[in-house]
Amino acid sequence: MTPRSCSVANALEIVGERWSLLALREVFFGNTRFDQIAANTGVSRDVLAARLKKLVTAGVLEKVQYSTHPPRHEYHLTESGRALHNVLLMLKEWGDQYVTEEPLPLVYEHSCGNVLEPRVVCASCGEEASLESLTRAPASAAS
Amino acid sequence: MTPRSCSVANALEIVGERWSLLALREVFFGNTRFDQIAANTGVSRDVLAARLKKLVTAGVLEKVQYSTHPPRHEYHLTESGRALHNVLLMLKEWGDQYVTEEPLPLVYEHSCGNVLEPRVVCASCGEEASLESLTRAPASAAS
DNA sequence: CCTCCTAAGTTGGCTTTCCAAACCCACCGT
DNA sequence: ACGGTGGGTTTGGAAAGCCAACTTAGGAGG
Repeated sequence: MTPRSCSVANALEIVGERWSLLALREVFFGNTRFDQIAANTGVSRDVLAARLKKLVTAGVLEKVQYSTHPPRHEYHLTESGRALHNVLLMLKEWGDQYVTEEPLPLVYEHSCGNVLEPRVVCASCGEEASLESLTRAPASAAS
Repeated sequence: MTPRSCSVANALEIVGERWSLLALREVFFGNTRFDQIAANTGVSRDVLAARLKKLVTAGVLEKVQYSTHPPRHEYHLTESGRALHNVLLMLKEWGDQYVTEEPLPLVYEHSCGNVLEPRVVCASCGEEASLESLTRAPASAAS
């Protein structure tokens, strides 16, 4: 059988390799330079160079020059890249709840003043999109 | 510098390897047996065996025997595993919007009757948890 | 001028994973 | 006894990953 065609698989083609999401985490934290990303993630420099190149060609990051003479650049998020924040948020939430022991290294505060506890909801009705509340519909098949 | 301690990194230690999330996708789809997962994802059998073993020891999946005499088992989601559904949902959403071309292979219908368009919101106020609405707070620091 | 320093990678050498195909074992139906 | 199925393990070569050292291109200090 041929593997299932699926947006999860497509997404993982781009950001599913080791270090890609951690590099993106650093960019979300404002650490947009090569050495900062390398230091904060622990990725080896050659792999980081390869990952950044891939993320740039995939349109998730873009290289922005911040100094012409010693030519230096930072990596900035594109719209596509910013949209990945939700993925990192849910991954962090899962890690907080089921993996990380004890004191959470980081919490987010939402603009409402509370500590963020993220929930995934249906945009139409606002109710939680729990596993049980969902049914798979065969995309474009008329019933 | 030592790499940042972070729940995203911890989460990726468990589910960040290639094929782990795709294997879990299949289990969410109800394909809980080895050969089904192998066929639908395209992962090689030895890697799948290693990933499943890791997910079981990490408490994301559990082996459930469904036949004693030819001893056969299925892989079932634990609570921790079910909690990963949100991550897959957001990854699928990002893939749908920024990676997959053309007709989406799969859509979910929410119990409210509409096609699911997932949003991440703050549990306290219900407002969207957009990138701009969040500030990092230093975890356990008393203000 | 000579040397050291920083940023952003490259390069070389070694180790680990990955993958495909073959093999294995226990059972089942015929 | 013979082939088929389910759930893996083994094997051997290809690919990717890791680390340390090197490079390039321009400063800064002396």
